[in-house]
Amino acid sequence: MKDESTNQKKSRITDIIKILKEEYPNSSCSLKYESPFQLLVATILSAQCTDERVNKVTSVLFEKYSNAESFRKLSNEQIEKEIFSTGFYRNKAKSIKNISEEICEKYDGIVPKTLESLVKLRGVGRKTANVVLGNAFNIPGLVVDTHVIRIANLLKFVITKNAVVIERELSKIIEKKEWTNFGHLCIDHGRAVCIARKPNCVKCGISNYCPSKI
DNA sequence: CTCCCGATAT
DNA sequence: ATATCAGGAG
Repeated sequence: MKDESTNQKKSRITDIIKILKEEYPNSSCSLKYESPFQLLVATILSAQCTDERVNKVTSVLFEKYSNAESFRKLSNEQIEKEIFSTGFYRNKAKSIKNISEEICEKYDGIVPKTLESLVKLRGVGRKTANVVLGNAFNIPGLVVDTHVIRIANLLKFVITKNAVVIERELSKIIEKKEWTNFGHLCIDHGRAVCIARKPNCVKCGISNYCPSKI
């Protein structure tokens, strides 16, 4: 596994994706939303928080406030109270308030559909932008979250925690049409088998492709 | 790099 | 007690 070439990486990750697809055939976004804006808010809330908890919060939240216009009218304190249990609630409330204003003023209430525009929104980084592009707009988005960072390193496709570098390196070896699903597969696999605290290599279907196999 | 931060599993 | 959860800004 020394000095693996780009073509060798392409071949290995293609095999890995094929296996993961068989293991997680229904892999998809686990956040609940009914519009690009709702997915944007849910993804901001998902930072360092389980999707399960985010869904509990948003199921109540989106019932009361469904779009950028309605969120814009809320105070930071009102938003904080609603999202408190997701953690980082001050920063998240500030971000939600801000993107609601920006989207109303600059984009007429419509969430922009490019990575560059999304990332310019305060509180929206590449990870969140790629989630929205891939899931709400069906535009390939390579999400590099905590699971992708961990799994890409264990598989030795990269040796860095830098998300921008990982996104760049993975984009070279994964077909564009697979970008969005790759994120979902890593999240499913990361939650069920390649768990952060204790990877379950015995039950791992791609352990034969993993240099870190215990 | 640090800070933001509650909920949960171990 | 501690690590971890679909991160982002300074």
